[in-house]
Amino acid sequence: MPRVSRAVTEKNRAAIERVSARLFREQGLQGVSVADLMAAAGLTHGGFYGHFESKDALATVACTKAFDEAVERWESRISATTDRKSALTALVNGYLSSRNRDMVGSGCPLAALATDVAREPVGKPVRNAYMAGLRRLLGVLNALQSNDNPKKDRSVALAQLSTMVGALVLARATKRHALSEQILAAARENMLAA
Amino acid sequence: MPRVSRAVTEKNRAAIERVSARLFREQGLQGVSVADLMAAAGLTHGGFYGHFESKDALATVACTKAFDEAVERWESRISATTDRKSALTALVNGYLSSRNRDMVGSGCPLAALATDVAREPVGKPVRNAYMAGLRRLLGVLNALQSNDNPKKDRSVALAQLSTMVGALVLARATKRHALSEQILAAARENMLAA
DNA sequence: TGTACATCAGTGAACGCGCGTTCACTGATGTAC
DNA sequence: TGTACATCAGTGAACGCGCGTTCACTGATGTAC
Repeated sequence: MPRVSRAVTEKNRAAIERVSARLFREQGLQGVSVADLMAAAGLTHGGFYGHFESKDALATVACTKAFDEAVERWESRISATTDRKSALTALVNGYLSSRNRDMVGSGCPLAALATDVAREPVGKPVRNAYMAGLRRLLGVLNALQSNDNPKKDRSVALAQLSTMVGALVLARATKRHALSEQILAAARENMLAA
Repeated sequence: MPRVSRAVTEKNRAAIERVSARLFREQGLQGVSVADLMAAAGLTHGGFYGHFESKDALATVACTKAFDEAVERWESRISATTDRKSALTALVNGYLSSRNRDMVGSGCPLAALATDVAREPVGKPVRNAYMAGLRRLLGVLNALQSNDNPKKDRSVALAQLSTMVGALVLARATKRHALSEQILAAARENMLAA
């Protein structure tokens, strides 16, 4: 069935972006084929290049979209609290949960795409998308710090983000072992102890 | 030139393992082909299956080998110090350096292979190799804790390991940006402040 | 509002290429005497 | 120590398959009148 209406075209494009943001996180940038993505969106592979210039271009869009979701989730978790301390607790407990560990496709792209992005050549657009997303999440975390020393606050936020991402990737790599839960618990305890 | 001596055969096998431990870390488990690996070892691809049952089997061996190197490096860094405090400082400063960030192929497999291993199906041998390696590095880090509370020590070691791995993968994904150095510096400061 | 037709979103075959793995072959190595 | 020959490590072509991308084609959509 060729030539669909503009509304349907837009819906198809949105579907490609939606499944890409999920599948790239789950299987990696190299782990999903264009045909996989299009099939997941209910289309055939040939039409892909009517929507995007290349697989790389889609990866960039999907990466940005994944960060959009993550920022939204972080902000919604925070908005359900009343003070900075409890906001940080809610954020950290949500992030370092076995639930979040098991939801790779809809979870934090910092953790899901870290090594994929690191392997992309410097200058590739997807690296910039990742950087921008990192800055956005860092901003959210930074706003939860004590505020009496901006430099120190930023340093603490960067270290906290590192701990969160590290614990999540290690917990994912050790899934189904007792150690996986221990990693999450240890990171939570040590982050929220102060 | 077919049929080489036993000594050469052993040397060839060692070469395959050596380049694999490097290339898998640099390009990912899916990012290197059998032909790439064999060529890097100075051989042609056909002979691969005389040494290993499959690419997966080699990945497991290479993962273990990468952890061997990492453990050795950690222990050598520690042995150059005199007390626990300075050992931790040496370890952390070495790990969270731009030098270590840029040496992916000979650096920590926890960081280099984290998401690759996380995407492998549960039960795959390479996951066990990763688990075992994680335990070994954790053991080294655990031995540097205060020792007055074993449970607390282990929890701190797990959180520290998370921070180290997280900071390294984020620094790698943001390489060539000022943020990359800031992440390393922030993680160092916050880990060594206590 | 109705008709005629140009546009173009999606299809599916095809492109060249590289993948993991297999296998017939080669000829130096290692062994039996 | 020397000879005859079986072994087998490495080669390179080939297997079936999937990759990213291109393209001729289709026919409903959108537009001009």
